[in-house]
Amino acid sequence: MVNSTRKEREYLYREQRILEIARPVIVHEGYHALNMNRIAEQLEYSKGTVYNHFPCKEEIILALAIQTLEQRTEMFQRAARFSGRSRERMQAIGVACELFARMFPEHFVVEQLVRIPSIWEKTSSTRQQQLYRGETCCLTLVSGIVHEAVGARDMTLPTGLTPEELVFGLWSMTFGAYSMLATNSNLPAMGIANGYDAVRSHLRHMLDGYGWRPLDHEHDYDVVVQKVMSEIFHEEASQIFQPG
Amino acid sequence: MVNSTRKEREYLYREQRILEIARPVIVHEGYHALNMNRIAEQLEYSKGTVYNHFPCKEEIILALAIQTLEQRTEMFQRAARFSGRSRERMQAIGVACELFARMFPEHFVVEQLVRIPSIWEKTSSTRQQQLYRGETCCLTLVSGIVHEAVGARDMTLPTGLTPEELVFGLWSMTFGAYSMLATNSNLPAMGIANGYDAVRSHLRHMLDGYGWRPLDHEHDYDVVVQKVMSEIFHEEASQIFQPG
DNA sequence: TGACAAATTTGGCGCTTGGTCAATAATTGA
DNA sequence: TCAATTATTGACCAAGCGCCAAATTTGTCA
Repeated sequence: MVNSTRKEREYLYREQRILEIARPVIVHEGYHALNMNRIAEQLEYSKGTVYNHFPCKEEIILALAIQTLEQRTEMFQRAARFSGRSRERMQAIGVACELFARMFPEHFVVEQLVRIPSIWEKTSSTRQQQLYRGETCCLTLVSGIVHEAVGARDMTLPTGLTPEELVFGLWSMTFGAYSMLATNSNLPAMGIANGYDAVRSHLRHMLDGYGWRPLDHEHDYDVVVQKVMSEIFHEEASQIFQPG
Repeated sequence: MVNSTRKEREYLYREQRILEIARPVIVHEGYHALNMNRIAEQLEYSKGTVYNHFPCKEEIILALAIQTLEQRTEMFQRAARFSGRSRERMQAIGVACELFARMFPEHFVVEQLVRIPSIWEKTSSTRQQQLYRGETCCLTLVSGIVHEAVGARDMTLPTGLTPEELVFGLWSMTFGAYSMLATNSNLPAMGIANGYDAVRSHLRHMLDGYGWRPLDHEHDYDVVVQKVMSEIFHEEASQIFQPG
């Protein structure tokens, strides 16, 4: 994995720097503020060199989305290592999901951006596949837990619903909620005060609705959350819940 | 409400035409293909005249989002008139929601677009408020049914969760799912074959999870769906389910 | 009706920016 | 040392947003 030649290392380093330069721009100043001249200037190379790394602006945005998605994947993998009954393990994923969303709320803005057809179309199929792989990896990890639950008879899926489709529901809810929290400033005015808490409640009740044992009232999942936070995500949790 | 002078009528008519021209462009060719020169050309007026109607491109996109949101509001209002027990009425909203998503899958693309901060920022606060009003209207309609359910003791909300926050969950799920269905071509490869059916299942189970009586197994909601489709959305349903 | 004022429309222009490419510089290795 | 290869450069082009002074149309009143 170590890239041998100095050239190659320098090249990869510069690629990282481009992304480091682009991220705060797109996060704090938006899509329109991100332009190639500016990146080149901050990079202290010419525009042509930037174009050697990324064939277009859109590709940079996709690369940024892939970067945070990898963080997410890594957090999901750590969460999946939590041992316990199937639903406890699912709870661990829930914790990972919320911590990720709180750590990188901008991820959902970038992801929304990258999905815009006219942006998506301009990106290379190689990088598209990379994003898809990350998504598939997260989804597979979670659907694995669902399979496990079904196998252990902790839950019976309704006929016709696959584990992947169940995960699609959890994914939709979190994606939708965190995207809106990141971009819809009207939520508080509509009486949605604490979106994160609401999502947590919805996930629990949805799993209850599918009859995933032990149900919420049969088990203290707050304890599980605490355990996951201290054992797996101590760093992240303290970063989020003791800001300063 | 009728606009008296011929001038005013012509002006409003032209505004509609601009949107009619813009919609298929943005839906089928995407954001980048939509440009003011082209609109002006198709409109057979000059660019300056288009700018008399809309101060910028982004404003047109927001106007398109508001247009379909109004359709959605109208469908929600019709659904809300369905009479029956609270959960049956909520089911009617679910039908409206799905029919809307199937009729206007592009709406979610436009909405995603409009939420991009660098696009949102360029729009006028007047139109932003208009979108917010539409959203608030839908949300209030639905949360009204939740209030009703709580009042009729069909459901007890967990402490700390408001009816609006419950609706936020339903909204997140549908928004997330329908957005992904419209933009993520990788879903089938991940085993998500029928997203619409999955969403329907998730909503039912989530409401079950919150204990909203009568629960899914206590009542035949398929009959309710059929009734809503034939009594309220006959036109729309036949358009969707008998394509030809 | 015709002259003048107001309102509307026009389209050329400035400017920004994405992306290209021939020229130039740096590196390599024989 | 020097030719070949590779990397970098930045002037340049085209596209498109938005502006605005000029032109045109519409409206008004003597």
